[in-house]
Amino acid sequence: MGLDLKQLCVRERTNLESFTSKIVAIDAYNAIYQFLSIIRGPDGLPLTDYNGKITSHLSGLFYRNINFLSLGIKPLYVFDGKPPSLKSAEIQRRKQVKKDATIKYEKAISEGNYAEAKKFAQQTSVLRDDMVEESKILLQLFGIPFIQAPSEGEATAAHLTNTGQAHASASQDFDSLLFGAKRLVRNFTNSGKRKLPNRNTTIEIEPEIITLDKTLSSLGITREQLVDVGILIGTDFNPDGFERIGPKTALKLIKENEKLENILQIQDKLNEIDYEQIRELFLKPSVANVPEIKFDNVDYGGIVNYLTRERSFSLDRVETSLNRLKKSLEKKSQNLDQWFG
DNA sequence: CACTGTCA
DNA sequence: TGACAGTGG
Repeated sequence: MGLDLKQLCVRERTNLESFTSKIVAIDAYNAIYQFLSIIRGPDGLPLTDYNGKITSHLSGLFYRNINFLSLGIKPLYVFDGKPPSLKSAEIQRRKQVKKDATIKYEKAISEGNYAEAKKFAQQTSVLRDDMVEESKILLQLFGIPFIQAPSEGEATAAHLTNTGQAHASASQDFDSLLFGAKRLVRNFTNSGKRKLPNRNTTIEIEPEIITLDKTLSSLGITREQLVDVGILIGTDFNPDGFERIGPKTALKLIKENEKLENILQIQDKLNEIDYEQIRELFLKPSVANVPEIKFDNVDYGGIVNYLTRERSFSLDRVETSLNRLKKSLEKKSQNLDQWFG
């Protein structure tokens, strides 16, 4: 799933601190889905409130945004709108993966295989509309702005990096680059060790930045050609890609032939997909026009109220974290007062 | 994922 | 102090 551009990109290590005072357009669905699938108890089930409603997404957003704001990072969440119709095959495929995972989960449970059960439980995650609404409530209480994209969120996030309204776009998906994001940040989190699924080892996860211009000049191709490379590898709009063509071959073919139409050996397959429309989706996507981006004050009381009274969060934990944020923000305004006061 | 408590 | 296991909801 997703577009496998990892080995073709110029990826540079970075850290959260280098985004202080910068607006970063965050692929909201990407972030929330990650929380939903990863923040789970030992049994593999997501966290829930007294009503049995899932709260994993709220836990993730709560702590991560506290970190962002504490560091002076300005997150702007971009939510997906209606997916392009060309995406329906991919959406259908993902649904099927979830169905299969549900069966495998139940099998693992009945066999008493905990680790397997957890793995498959994660794959069953579904991001529902009410979770999106709840996430927006929490963002609003944090004073963090969010926008609704007309179609793909990544497209609008990429657009904002070009209008100068955002410094970078944050997502795990490389599609952002095809949409023209000037800078893409992956692993936009605190660095730390993560356990690999299955294996008994841990790896260090660190934020990384991919600059589109650097990547294009290192590959020696244009953005239009990168889109063609993407189509050869397989995008959400042609998930199967082309047989026996991976990132390396795709790049080679485009460099040798300039564009899809000139690659003789793929013409039969190429005519089975609407490649011109796929190009258009990446190169001229429908995006939101964003007049101004405003950050509000944090509504500390409102956050405590919502998370503890309505969503079963521990008062102690919520207050401890919010006090840490308050301290950081006060320190920041003191620093400003020293300059202007 | 991100936090907390424990133990060397 | 820092690595790791366990917990959060």
